[in-house]
Amino acid sequence: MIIGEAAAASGISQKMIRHYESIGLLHPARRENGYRSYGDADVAVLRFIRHARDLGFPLEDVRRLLALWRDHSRASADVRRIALDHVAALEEKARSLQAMAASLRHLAAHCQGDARPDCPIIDELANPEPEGTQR
Amino acid sequence: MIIGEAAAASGISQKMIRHYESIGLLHPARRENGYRSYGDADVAVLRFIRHARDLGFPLEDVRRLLALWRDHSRASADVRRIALDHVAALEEKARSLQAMAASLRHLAAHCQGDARPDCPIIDELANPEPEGTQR
DNA sequence: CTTGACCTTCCCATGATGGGAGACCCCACA
DNA sequence: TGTGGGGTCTCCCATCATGGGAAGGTCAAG
Repeated sequence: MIIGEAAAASGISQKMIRHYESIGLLHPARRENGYRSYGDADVAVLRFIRHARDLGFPLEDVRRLLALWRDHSRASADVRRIALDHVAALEEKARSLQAMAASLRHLAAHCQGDARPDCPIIDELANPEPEGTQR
Repeated sequence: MIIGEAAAASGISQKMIRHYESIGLLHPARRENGYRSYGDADVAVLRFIRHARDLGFPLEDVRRLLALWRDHSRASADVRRIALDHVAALEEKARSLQAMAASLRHLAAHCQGDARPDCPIIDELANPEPEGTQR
């Protein structure tokens, strides 16, 4: 397979496939003409990467997960720890975004949203109340 | 005020203050010696930026909000629209992160997390079930 | 043998932030 | 008056994941 086919087969762009190679996540063979050559194992790695990325794992985690995947004597505890650490990070981030959304929703609820200039949202940004919703 | 004092007064790093200036969010005066000079109005702008950033607004939104803040004939509807669009973006992002966390938590719940290699998390990454939790 | 579709490498951009180098400035203290 | 330490200036580079685009090589079909 050449890179375009590998991209179609894995759902990863050619750009990113080359990038993943450049950071050492995979090592496709080369043809005589310089083209990269992907086998089924390479595509499996690319798919693995994609699924990990879909779950929000940063590439450094993906690197560790790939190493564990290849290591048949791995301890599932190691995989689990990476996963649960990531879950904690995801949930913290989600909470943070939700808190922002809630604060803003609260402010927007008190904004008339008409042609007049008075607006508690702008007021809060300019001059936040020390009390009220914590951030 | 010189930049260090403005940074302390606004809670924004010197680096970022210079950056915000470079993208046109504020225009501090210059002293004879080339040092930037910040007045109370500048610090108020910096504070405004910080509060907007704390609420997750991207700098492009901050730019618009600043323009509306300065425009005393603004329509509060314009502010509100920016805010609610941002709330929608925040909530969508939060939902996305939570979905990832939930999927991973589900996988981790079925992982022994011991010294043995068997691990549904790795299995799923390598070979995702077409059925099961949607992503 | 040309044309078009593919591949290669290299540079640049995003968004928000920080690190660090090298040069300049200023004030206080000896 | 000199010097040391702390401020500031600009400029370049890095992060993280991704993409755009240019300039040039390769291949297969017409």
